[in-house]
Amino acid sequence: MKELLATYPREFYARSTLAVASDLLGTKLVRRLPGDVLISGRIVEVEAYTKDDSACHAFKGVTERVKVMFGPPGHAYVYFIYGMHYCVNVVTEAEGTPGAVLIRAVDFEGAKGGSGPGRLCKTMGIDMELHGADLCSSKSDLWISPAQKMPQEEIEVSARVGVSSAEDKLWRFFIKNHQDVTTYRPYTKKSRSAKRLAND
DNA sequence: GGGCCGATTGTT
DNA sequence: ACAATCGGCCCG
Repeated sequence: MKELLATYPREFYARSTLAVASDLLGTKLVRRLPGDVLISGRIVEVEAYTKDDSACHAFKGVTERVKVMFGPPGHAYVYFIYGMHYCVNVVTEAEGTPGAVLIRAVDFEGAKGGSGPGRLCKTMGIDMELHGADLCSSKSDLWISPAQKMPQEEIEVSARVGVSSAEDKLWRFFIKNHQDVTTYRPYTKKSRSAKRLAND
């Protein structure tokens, strides 16, 4: 599987986040596990996050957590969420400009475990050790193997999942009718506020 | 230092 | 509908 070892040059990531996001559909996220074992999944759902985007972690500026988003493109931005899950992003835009594409679902050739940003990280063994990993380096244990661009008619867009701001931005891209694309589950912060109100 | 809450998920 | 579970961030 020599093809799996190919990567995109850094210029691929040094573009507008929206362009990178839709171009990532159909490509393969590849992880090297201890013992030189490779696990890969075809990316079928992504979301774009940019500066000037109130839903972006980097919206309020540089912090320790998000500083890799301000660094050179083509690196991994991994974060820990809800006290139990990791999510992986690809850093985009020129160095100095924050931007990232969240990988929300991959297809393990029909096998389970790739649907949802937290689940795919668990399946692929992605955690904070890969935070900042250079996806363009052959020494990396995480990278993206190129694929032909998806035909436009196979791509669908929507509002992003689980974000309570900037819902007007249709920055979620996914492959139409794909089984591993996440299904929307309304309920997140409403429940907590509702519960608080009820307890008053 | 304290409290709130999140780019989630599995179970009831 | 809700619990599990914890780090980041705000404190006007």
